[in-house]
Amino acid sequence: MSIEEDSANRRTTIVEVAERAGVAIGTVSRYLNGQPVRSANRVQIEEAIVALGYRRNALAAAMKTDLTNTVGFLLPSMSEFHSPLLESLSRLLRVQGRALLTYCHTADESSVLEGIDFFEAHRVDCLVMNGQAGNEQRLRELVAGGVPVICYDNDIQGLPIDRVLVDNRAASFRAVRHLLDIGHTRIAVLTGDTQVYTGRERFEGYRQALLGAGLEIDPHYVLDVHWSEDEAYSGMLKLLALPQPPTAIFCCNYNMAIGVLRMLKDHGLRVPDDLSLVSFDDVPLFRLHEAGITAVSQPIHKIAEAINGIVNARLADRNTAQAPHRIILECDIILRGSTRRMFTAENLTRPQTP
Amino acid sequence: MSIEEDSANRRTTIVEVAERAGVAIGTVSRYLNGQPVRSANRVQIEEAIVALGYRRNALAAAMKTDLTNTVGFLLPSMSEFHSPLLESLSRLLRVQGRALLTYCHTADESSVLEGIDFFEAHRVDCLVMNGQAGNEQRLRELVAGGVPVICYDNDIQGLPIDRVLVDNRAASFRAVRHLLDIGHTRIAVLTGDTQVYTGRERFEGYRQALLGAGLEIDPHYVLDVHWSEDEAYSGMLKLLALPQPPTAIFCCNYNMAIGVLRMLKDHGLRVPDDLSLVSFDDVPLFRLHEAGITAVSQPIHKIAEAINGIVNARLADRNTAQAPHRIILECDIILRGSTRRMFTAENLTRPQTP
DNA sequence: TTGTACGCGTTATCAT
DNA sequence: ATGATAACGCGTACAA
Repeated sequence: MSIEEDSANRRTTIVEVAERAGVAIGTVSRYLNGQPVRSANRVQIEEAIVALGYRRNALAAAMKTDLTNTVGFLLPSMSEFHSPLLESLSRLLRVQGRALLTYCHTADESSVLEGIDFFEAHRVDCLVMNGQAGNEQRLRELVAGGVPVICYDNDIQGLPIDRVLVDNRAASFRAVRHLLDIGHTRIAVLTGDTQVYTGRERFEGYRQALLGAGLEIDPHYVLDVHWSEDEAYSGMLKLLALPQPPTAIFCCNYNMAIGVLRMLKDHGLRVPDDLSLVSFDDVPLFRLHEAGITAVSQPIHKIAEAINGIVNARLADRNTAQAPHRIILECDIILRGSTRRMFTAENLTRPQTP
Repeated sequence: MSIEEDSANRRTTIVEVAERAGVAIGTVSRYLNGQPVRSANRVQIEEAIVALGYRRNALAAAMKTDLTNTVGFLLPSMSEFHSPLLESLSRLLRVQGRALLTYCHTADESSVLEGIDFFEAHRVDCLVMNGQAGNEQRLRELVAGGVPVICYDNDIQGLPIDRVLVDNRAASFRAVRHLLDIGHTRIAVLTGDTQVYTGRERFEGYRQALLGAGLEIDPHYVLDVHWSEDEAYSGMLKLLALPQPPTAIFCCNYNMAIGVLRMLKDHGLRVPDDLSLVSFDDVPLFRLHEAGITAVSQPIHKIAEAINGIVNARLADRNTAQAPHRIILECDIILRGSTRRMFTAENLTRPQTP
């Protein structure tokens, strides 16, 4: 007659383990948490656990400890940048017994909020996200509520959150300087939204490199194609139709570089013979491209390690406040075959960095 | 003196919302779950919720309902096959308010078990995994315990679980038949482990295509390089050193195709002039390759939809048993430029499929 | 070291 | 439609 009767498939609980082992429930709990237990009891408990097929309920435990061992990961897509990051991070978190709760949001704002709400409801111990502007207030609430937020890739300024970024500006600077070094002066750039951190910084690196070489910024050579492959395709078309087309192009992400590559291929043009190309981000395709694409390689595994380190630090002692972490990683420039030297009178007079 | 005192940062609960709204706790619960509530109460509750910054605790809810709205996703890596699948699946699950708990396991067996244990402890509603043999017993337990298991990509036979697979054999057959159609007879194959489902089926497609064309299987042309890029590289080297080197090669996954491409590039050989190539899996790189790589394209989004469909079906009514689902999807062959026609006397006499 | 009993925040039951 | 109250399974003082 009792309620227990019908639920034949109810999972066995710590109570039943305790009963069968002939010990108190508290003893079982302490055994489960690796605390000392009289060895006679230990064997009883272990026997009971396997006999009953007991599996701990992490939810119930989380209600007590306020720790789900779960980290929220909010991302816009599983791009070739985010995928390896997810893999690295997942593996790293694993050693502390944690796993990722993953949420791919869509373009509209509300889906980001949905994701955050989901994570908060499920009491993730931490939230990891690439910086999406527009949710500052919500994130502030989250942090105030005790959920550490770690953002990577894109900075959101003025927020009390942790950051793991790369030095976008320095990397872009060096990439463009390489083009200058080998004699290019007509260097165009395909940028994404320069209102956001990465877009701004990467363009800034381009700008400073040109300025540093005594060149001016030609507005015709600066195209905002919104990180988009298709827009990069048509943007490149426009660039090449210029009276003075660029001899080299710097793409602020791999997506746009692919657009350029596609456009060139469709029109029978070749890299680097017809155009020199350097791109931010390094993807497998660049390695295998016929010429090899010279690119900025983000230290993805190091980013994951930094994030994991912050997670550990934040969760180690949650009640003592710690100043926001801010980690800036350096990128490598992988030199391959997508740039050609321009032997002009002009460049032969300028000093070159090897 | 009470315990409550110090935890200043305790989250507000449904109880406090009820108090502030001047209604019973049950009423708030019903409001939260979309059940009818007297409209006067509704506004009180809504006011209280925003005033108090209340956030529902999905953990506590899950303890009662036995539903976490969480789906475990266990995978070996974030490869170019798994990444888009994760993205599609994540987006699909989202519309039902579910999210993915993701776990990348490593090579050793135990890490797969760790992942399963984690998922079970966290009471995922479903487990999605690519078929990893060696854990049959554990999976059987899981299913018996009421957790639906859905496996994709690789079949594990003889288990009462759901499956979403592609017709590997048919796809390989058609891919290799294409090579035969354009006149190749010396066709080699780079396979992975032929003990597992995908490896066996893909090889079988190759075999049947050759046999169907009246050709024999030359063991020199069949190399198990364990799905590995590097082993494919050296395997291809061996193949080309044969007295009668193959004129075409079929790679059973994209990884091995990349190894072949790398080897050819390093040795100044070109596709399709020196070797025709067809690969299983379609990755961005193949699209952009100078020649374009002809490939078998798995319907990744459809796979995600099928998985999501099964999740919904299983969770819709959990107590009524349903026979294991088994969904087989067809692949497309994307014809690009990596194969060349062989005009031999022999092939001119055979009928060709266009 | 062990046993007891309470609380975590929610849903479900049952009267009202 | 609402209010009161008993679970859900675990961790943890506290007393022994």
